[in-house]
Amino acid sequence: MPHVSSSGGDDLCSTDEVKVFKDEGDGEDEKRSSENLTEEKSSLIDLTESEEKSGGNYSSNKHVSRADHSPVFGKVEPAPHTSSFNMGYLMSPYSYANGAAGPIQAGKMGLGPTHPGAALPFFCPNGDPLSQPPPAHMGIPPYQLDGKAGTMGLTRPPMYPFSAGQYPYPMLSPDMSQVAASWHTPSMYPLSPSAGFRSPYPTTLPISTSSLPTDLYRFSPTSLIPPHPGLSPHGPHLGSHPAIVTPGPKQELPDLNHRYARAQIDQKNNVGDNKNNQDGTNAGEKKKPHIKKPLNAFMLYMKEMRAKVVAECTLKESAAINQILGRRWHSLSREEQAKYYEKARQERQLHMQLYPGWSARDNYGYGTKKKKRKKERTTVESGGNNMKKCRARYGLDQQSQWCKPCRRKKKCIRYLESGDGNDGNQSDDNLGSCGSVGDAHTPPEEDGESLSQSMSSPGALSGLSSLTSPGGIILPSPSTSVASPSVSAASPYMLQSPLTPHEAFECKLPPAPPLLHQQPPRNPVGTNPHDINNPLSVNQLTGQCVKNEPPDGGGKDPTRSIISVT
DNA sequence: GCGCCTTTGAAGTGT
DNA sequence: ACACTTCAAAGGCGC
Repeated sequence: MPHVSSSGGDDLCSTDEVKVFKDEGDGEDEKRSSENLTEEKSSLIDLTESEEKSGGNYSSNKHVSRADHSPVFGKVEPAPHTSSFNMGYLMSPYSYANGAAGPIQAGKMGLGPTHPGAALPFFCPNGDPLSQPPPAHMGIPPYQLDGKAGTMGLTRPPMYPFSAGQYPYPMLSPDMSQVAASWHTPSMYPLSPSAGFRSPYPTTLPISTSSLPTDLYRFSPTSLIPPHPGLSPHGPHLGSHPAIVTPGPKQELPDLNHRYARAQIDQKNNVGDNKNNQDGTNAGEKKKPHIKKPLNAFMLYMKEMRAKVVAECTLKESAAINQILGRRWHSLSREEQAKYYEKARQERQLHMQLYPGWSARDNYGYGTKKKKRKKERTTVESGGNNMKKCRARYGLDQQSQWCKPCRRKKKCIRYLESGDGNDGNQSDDNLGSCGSVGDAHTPPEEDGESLSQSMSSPGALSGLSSLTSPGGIILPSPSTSVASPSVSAASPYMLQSPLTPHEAFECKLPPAPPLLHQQPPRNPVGTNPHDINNPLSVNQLTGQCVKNEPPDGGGKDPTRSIISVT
């Protein structure tokens, strides 16, 4: 399918970028941008401070890695839609506080020269660093590892080597009306296993318990449910009036319905049809109906935009599409994102009302066993041999491997370190770097998950290496960014792997120049004590063996190979 | 047929 | 309080 932009978003690349710039250029935004740049930097460094500034409105999810998102909204100033913005937490955990992040793009741009090519891959679709700042509203782009990194635009490289160019800012703007309309589409929850009812609710309607008749659950979706008084005109009818919505939303409708349908399917467990249950009456005797989690803002956005993206690119793989959507999500304006947050909030609210006793925990372990390995591994890592003193670990035969103190029959530093319970890998792990470090970084599962972890600690950024795209892009050791906060190092690393020819073709975009690959990033020596490759690392300094082989070497997923940069 | 991949966010568990 | 994990959607892909 040709790269069409029926939506008017048209040029997925350039146009959108321009838009972004425009955004920033807007006086206020711009101001904030520069102001916040600094603020942002420090914010990440000192979250507490930011929180203070923001009124403590950061998400309860304190993942630092995620936290960097919060600022996005944390920055949002109660704008036109103040009313909704003032919903406080309800609005979203990231309650538009005046946090730090925010439009740092301008700032980034300013830094551009300093970091030529810095965030290039992500926000510089055209390879022009200056043209690709993260969206103004974004604040700290996700995975921008740390404040300093922020300036460097150290972003998380997608697994799928899309070039930024592929992630044009679709900008809902032209389509916002559609989007807005789509928000009026019913949100569905499988209220009744049999009916697979998805209860619609108006976006604008403040949901109160009273407003949600319990009977609601029993009726089939669209037809039987009388529109709530507060329902928007299209409310429940959207499904039947696709005309109301433009392509985007239109697509969504089926989508939502699909979800609905799926929900029903999911409820196959629910033995029958009648287990509706939110009260989980006896019908659920055999199995509790599987009540899905309410969709979060991004999920809602994805559902809505997926079709569009799919249409724009010929890509079909959800993983790839999701990457694009992730980018787009960040490119959305604050207001636009806010709308999704609002919608998500309402979803949660409704969900809560529909399933008062439901807890996300209920879904834990639903249908999968995956990730157990992780735990096992973790246990092994934390426990195991690594905890032993050198003597126990290596035995008398391998005294050469003992740490010096051990050799001198003194306190085993490795043992002590591990015993410290320090999170890091500097301890035994580190020491254990021989085995465990590698392991620690290797497991594919760890990539994503421990990503946040690694990112959370500036020094542990090496985890980023796991983010290397399949294309074998070299990721700089995050430590670099840590090391030189203000400058350098990062730029070259912002790698986004260029599109593969195939991918480029898929999205009708030219593959990004592989220039980034040409600058092997170099870590300033000794910047990250956690970095096993760091000659000055604890490992090295303590005479521990260092595992140089790519941490991922043992990884299960070849596509996530980690290339350690030394 | 099932799990992985990939994204963000919410909410859970664990320390 | 913080770190980490799971799940939500989606659909191609590999085993």
